[in-house]
Amino acid sequence: MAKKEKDFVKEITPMEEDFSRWYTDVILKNELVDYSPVKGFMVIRPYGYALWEKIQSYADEKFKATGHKNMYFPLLIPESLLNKEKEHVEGFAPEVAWVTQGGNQVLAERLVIRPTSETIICYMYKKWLSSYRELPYLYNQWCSVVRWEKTTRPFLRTSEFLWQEGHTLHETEEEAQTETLKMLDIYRQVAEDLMAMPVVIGQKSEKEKFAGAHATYTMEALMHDGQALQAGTSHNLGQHFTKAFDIKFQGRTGKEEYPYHTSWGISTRLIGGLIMVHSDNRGLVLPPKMAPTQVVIIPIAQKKEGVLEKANELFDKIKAKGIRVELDDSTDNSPGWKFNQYEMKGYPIRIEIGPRDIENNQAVSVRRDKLEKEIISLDNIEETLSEMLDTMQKDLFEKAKAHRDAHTYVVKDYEQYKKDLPTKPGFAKMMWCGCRECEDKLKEETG
RNA sequence: CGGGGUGUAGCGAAGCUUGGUAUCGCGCUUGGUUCGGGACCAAGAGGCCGAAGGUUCAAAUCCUUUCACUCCGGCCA
Repeated sequence: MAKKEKDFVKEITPMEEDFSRWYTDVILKNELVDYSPVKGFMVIRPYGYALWEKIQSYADEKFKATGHKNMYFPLLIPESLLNKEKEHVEGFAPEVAWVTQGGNQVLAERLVIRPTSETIICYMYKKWLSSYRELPYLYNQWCSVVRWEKTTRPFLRTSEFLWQEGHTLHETEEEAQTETLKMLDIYRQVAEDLMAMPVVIGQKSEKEKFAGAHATYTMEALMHDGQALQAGTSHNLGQHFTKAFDIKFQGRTGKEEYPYHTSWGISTRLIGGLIMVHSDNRGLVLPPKMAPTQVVIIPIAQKKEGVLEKANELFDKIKAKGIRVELDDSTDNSPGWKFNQYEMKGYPIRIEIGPRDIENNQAVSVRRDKLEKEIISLDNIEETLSEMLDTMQKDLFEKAKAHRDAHTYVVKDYEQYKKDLPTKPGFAKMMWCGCRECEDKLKEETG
């Protein structure tokens, strides 16, 4: 069996053998990304970009539904703006890219390519804000940012990445806190509802919080290999930036006040998480809600009379139901080749339809996560498929959740924890007094 | 930024130790037969061996430098 398995998936390194290579193989063979001539910068190819578009449209709809609007701010930020918030510049300065020349002219002031846009957005907010009546400011932008990373991995850590960054201003501290948690919850929905990726929600320690934040909240997902992935963050920035940038408004009492500020972001890293949570040694496994194509129809012996006609009929029926469906009637490759190809690409459901099926008013369906052939009737096939897709979406979430729970441990004894750590990958729940000293000690002693 | 690995046709590899002008599989092109788990036959196209310099009559092979990718660590979305 093991040998047979290997023959089928000869192009993908099994994850048990080398998890990192498996991941790289899956994304390269599926043509999600490719390396560009610039170190650390990746090209996102159509199939990979389609996944990002799914995340974008889902999240964007939620943002709009909660009153946010999109804007666009410039790519370049003057050095002096970056320098205004002390912790912020210390956090980001080591990894920014600089523009020092325009055409043949050396610039009087260096410009940074945005690593994140708090500073330039605050600069503009100062210009615009004057009264409490204008608050809250609820804005978001979809863009890319650049952080000069030393080592990179497609989707997980690249020098340029696509993301959205929301930047809001509020009259009160409570409102800002509510906003921070509200957006974190939308991120949880993106992960859990759309991507079937269970996450743990939490607050970052003082040490790990965003550079310049008052408090940082995060969601983390557990990968197949037992490692956690930071999948999205929401920051309550307090008045750190609004004071540094002197953003003021006239409050209800007539006095000048500084607004409270939040920012929050998710990025193309989520795609890396998606792959590492669901996929297997045959390639991608996509939850139906994420899949650019949900059902692929593969006709068998398609030159035989009636096969293609029936396949097309099915296609129309399924499409009319609102399911994203494809019909592969190409003759270049055998059905067996197609089976493997679409399994690698992670299409949730495959339908086989051949002369024998047509005779019996049936089709063969195979769910990508189960890989078992199942006979389904052609009557109401679109209903059957619709239900299968819903079930699969739920099953994938439950499966990932079971994996997470099986790898979550309660730690009561610190010494025991240190012993267990190398052999028990996953989440560890433990009590912590909250001080920096203990955190440093933990990190030093356990990595 | 530290430590390891790899660069030979679109992809995966052999050749390097012991120098003699590049080989195999997949893919690709053309034609034909096929089609229920990666089909078969025939005929083709495609590479100055990551880059630069050196040694030599002669370099994929030896020497020096450099670049890229990749993995493991420290930091992040």
